[in-house]
Amino acid sequence: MARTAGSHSQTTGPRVHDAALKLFARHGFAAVSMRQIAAEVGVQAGALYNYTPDKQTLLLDLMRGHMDALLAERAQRGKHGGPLERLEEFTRFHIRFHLERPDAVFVSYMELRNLSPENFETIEALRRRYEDELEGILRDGVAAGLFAVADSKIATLAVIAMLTGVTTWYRPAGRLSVNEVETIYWDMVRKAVAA
Amino acid sequence: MARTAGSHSQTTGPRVHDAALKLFARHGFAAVSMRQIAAEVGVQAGALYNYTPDKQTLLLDLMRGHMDALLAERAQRGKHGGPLERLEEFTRFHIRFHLERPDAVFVSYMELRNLSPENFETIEALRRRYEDELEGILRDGVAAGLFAVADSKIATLAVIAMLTGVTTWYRPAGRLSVNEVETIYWDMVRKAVAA
DNA sequence: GTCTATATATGGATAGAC
DNA sequence: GTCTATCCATATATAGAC
Repeated sequence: MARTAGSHSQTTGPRVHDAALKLFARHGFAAVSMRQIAAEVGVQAGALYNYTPDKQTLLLDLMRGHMDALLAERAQRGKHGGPLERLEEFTRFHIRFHLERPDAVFVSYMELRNLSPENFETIEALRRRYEDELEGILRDGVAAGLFAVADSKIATLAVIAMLTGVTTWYRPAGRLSVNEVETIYWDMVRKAVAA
Repeated sequence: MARTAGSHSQTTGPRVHDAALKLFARHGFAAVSMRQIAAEVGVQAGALYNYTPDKQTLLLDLMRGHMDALLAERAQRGKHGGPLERLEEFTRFHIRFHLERPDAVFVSYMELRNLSPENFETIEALRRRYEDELEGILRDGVAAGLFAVADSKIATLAVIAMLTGVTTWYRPAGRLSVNEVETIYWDMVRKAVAA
């Protein structure tokens, strides 16, 4: 059975990424030293530079990996059904995807200002592509008379902000399953954009 | 005319706070040095320690100042009207208050993990007091049959996340006035919790 | 109250041995 | 590929002169 790189790979490269993601999420990019990352991996600091040219590139790789995974999963999903069905699917997907990788979400939203200007633009472009899919759903729904929003771009950002906020309070050990949380948020999203 | 401390005070103490708030918002607490703050104020680094015992306390003071101002303004507002009127007033207040102080909002939401555990609890307690007011409005509305939310606590956090998200995209030079933005968000909030 | 100077620690990154 | 050792820059915070 072939082994692909992933969270539990035993090779050093992915372990560097995993350790950096965990520590950046907990303490912030600027507050984490390369020595701390190395200690988490179980190597000395110098060894990290076999896997990244510098700390900035390590951050970029983490954020780009997250955005690539997000867009790749969206691309696999069918675009079947009317606006209402597509909006529900998007809502449930967004919550589930984000709750499954809290560290990557945290880093991707909090560390944008620690990207170099060039790297920032790279990530922003990916984020806009994701937002554009939701905006397209809302526009289609408005055109079909199913939805009513004053401004599709603002509604897009409002919905995404509401949904992403789930990551600030959800704990797997809590009283609600992910599916129950999805249903609660879907009820609010559905009504918020309803005609 | 008496002069009170504020954003444009000419005394060093408030200028240290203003400079720190601006730089922490732009670059992050951990990425900003005391020397940078001092340069922004126009003094040498050592002089800052006449106004704060250390960098951590400076962060706490900024965040506590923001939360105190938020709660003080809420306390001044009348609690008149039914749940629908109170929800609209809360929604419009939240957007306006947050858009008026983008740096303080940014720091207060992004730098929680850079607070010491003890200071974190101080700020969290203030934040919960603010959330509790909105939750009370939603509960009252549900009891009156005006609102329908599956879980008042989750609805509270969802609404606040949606509203606070406005700070990530709003620019004063843009096409919409604050009042127009308030109206757009109020339309979505009203529908999201409607019975 | 602000300055200069400094104690002390830690940061990112690199060189060269193994 | 990882180690040890180190370069060099910068960090927080303090001491004492003015």
